[in-house]
Amino acid sequence: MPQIRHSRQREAILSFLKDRTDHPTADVIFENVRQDLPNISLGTVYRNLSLLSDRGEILRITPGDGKEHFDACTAPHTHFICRSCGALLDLDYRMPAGAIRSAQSAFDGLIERSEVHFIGLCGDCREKEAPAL
Amino acid sequence: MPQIRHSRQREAILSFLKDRTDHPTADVIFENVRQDLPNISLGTVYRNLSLLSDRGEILRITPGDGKEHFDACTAPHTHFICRSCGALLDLDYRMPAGAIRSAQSAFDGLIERSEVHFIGLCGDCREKEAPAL
DNA sequence: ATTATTGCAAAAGTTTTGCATGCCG
DNA sequence: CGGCATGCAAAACTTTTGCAATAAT
Repeated sequence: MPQIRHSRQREAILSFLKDRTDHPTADVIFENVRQDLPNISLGTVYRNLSLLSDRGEILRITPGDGKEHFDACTAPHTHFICRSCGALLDLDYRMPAGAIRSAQSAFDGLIERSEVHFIGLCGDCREKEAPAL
Repeated sequence: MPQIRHSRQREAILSFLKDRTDHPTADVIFENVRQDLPNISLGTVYRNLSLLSDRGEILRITPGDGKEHFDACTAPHTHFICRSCGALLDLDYRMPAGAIRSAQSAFDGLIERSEVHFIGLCGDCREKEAPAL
């Protein structure tokens, strides 16, 4: 693993991500960070997001919309995906240790972690679909 | 929703998928089905996989390797992703109803379903990494 | 006959990469 | 200085789409 040097670009990316809870994509991050660092390139954003997630400083989320999303909150939690508007929300649900143990017991590999996605309708879309509820 | 007609291509795709448990990608499916139907095109494979998953006949899996995988087994189960070799395996773990209820109770949206991924080392890679175990 | 489905190829969209330059330590 | 990081642009890859032709009901 190569040595890590400080860079204004990486710092800006990480700090932008830490201010948000909506798990932006690389190109949303690019458009925003660009306002402080007009010369930053999309390639740099991608390289830094990979580097940060390889080092465990951020999380890479794959909600299945064809784009990767990023999350600066690395504490264990769960993501909710709205099937109507695509919103990506945090839920503080954590998979119980017993569940992992029970899955592990019937499996010869090694389960190191789990990722849970809940899918459904976010609060807003739920109201739109069933206003009477 | 338009009417559905029979097609040899769709039948071949679905039947190929039903014979496998390794959740192939569109292009693996293409290369295999091609041996029976040499003129089938990749676009047709994609169109049919979308159609079948929209109708709930197959599952679309997004393990985070940049490709979509497909699974003809639609019964509730869980997927395991090997972080070393990328293998995608079935686990028969099912999220307990109580877990979903508890996540739902603290959330104003509507949770309709969940997707659980376990991540770690498959049996083979586990041995390679820790042969003494 | 009607229209869903196909094959082909082009296009779209996201992510990666090569290379010369710049910047950090 | 040494070598990590950047900007730029091209390339790689997966997936989608337009269109005329084909095939199912």
